[in-house]
Amino acid sequence: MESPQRQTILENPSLSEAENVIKSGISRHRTVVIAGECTVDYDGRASSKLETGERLVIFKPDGSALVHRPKDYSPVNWQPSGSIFHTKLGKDGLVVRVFRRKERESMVITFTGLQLVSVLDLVDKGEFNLYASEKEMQEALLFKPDMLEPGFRPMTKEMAVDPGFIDIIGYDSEGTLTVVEIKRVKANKKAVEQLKKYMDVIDLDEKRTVRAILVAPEITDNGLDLLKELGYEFKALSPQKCSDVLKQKKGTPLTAFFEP
Amino acid sequence: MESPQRQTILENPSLSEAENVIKSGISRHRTVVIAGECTVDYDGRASSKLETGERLVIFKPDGSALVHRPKDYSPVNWQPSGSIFHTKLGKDGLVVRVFRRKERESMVITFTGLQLVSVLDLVDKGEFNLYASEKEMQEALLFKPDMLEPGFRPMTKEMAVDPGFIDIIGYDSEGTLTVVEIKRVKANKKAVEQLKKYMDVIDLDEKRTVRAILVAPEITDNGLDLLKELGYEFKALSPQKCSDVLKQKKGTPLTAFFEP
DNA sequence: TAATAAATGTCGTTT
DNA sequence: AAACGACGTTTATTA
Repeated sequence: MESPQRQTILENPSLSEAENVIKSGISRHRTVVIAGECTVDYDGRASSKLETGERLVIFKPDGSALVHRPKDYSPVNWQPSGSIFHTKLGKDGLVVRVFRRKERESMVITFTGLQLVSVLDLVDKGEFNLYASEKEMQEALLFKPDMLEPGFRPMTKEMAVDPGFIDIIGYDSEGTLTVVEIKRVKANKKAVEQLKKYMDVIDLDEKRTVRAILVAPEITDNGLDLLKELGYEFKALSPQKCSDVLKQKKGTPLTAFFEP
Repeated sequence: MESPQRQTILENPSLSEAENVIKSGISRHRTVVIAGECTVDYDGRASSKLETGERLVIFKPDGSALVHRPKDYSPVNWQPSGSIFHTKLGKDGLVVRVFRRKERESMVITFTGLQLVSVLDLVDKGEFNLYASEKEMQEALLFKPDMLEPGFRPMTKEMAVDPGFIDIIGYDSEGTLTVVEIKRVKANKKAVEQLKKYMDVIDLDEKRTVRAILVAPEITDNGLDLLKELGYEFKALSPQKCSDVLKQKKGTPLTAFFEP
């Protein structure tokens, strides 16, 4: 005997067949995946019209909705989570209206033909971890400040100043106040400008020499030009290296040595 | 007799059954939609690990790939178009590797169970149009300059200056040079700073009074503070209003009056 | 290829 | 709720 079906799958269903399956799938908080011919009208922050064609449409249990054409990474139309779905068979087709009351935003999908309607019960408790983010680079630098330069002593992380947050403030081996800005990708002029904004505040507050160091795996030519013009410094550091350092930090706990 | 099947749909297939269907679907440039239990490993600009769980996976004919959890608008993992797919049944499961050689970026999906495998031939020639974009606001202001203020005369659009492009430059009713920056959403401090960058260039070039006007549906308090500090001005204008003005412009052509 | 700005950006965090 | 910055931002456009 087969295991109980956890999904409903309709191939080439009629619009009226599909109506109840979609309605019930949405009300039971399932993931509904539809392939079919449709038009899409969006109205909200902007408005858009998508003429008829075959697309893949996804309704998720959290109230998010996606319309994907057979090309591109990004959906052509969508609504974020927290949306409400209304499904109704009308004379022009099977209409699913996805809307958010507060944002006064709506997306209306009108299906005129269906290749596939599937209702899935996806159970997903898996943990997701992203490594080598800017936050990780910061952690790594705080853990091993010598990576910036020998003798560097971090004082604060994420210091709030008017324009935003300074990633790290510390003192170099000479005792000079040092402002550190971290970028996980190639730094450009904008990154240098951001650092300058922080320096402008620091220079106002403190009547002394302050060093500014931009930490990133690379820097663009324009960025480097501005950096030199301002008398700032650049320190090459890859997120990969930082990730490795953190592995070392978190690395093999002592208990591991006592495992059989 | 039924119309020829344009899709292949497998319910609860074995990994080996799925292997050939997925391989053939990808090679024939179809849209492949899979629901199943999997892990995902990404490595590239950053790296990530997604532990086992049930997800919806999409491979598109243009080489884009998406992994969607049963929640959120955005995919948990993805690869943009132009990626290459390699499918192989291994001892740990059915492995699909999606990679981009140039960017040295790869996403590896390992399926350990399958609820649905579908290969779809989506034909989508439908036109997509988005209204109320920033470009439309610019067009509308050029068509009806009085919307900015009575007597405003636009001179150039999209004037290239060092930092980028000034949306509109013109003269007000007094003949004073006026720089206009347009935002389709609530303008913030950043928008004012962008306008300032343009003004810095203009002020260097021209030894005369220049007005700076930020056009947006709204402006944040911080944005307004900086705006006033710099002596700039704010003009409230919604993208929706601009869209309406353009409708009027393109509106009923004269020939319509001669239709039977 | 690099740089620059827009986006229905989204997402998280803090005020 | 509003503001602000980061993002594997993506995407389009232009030098």
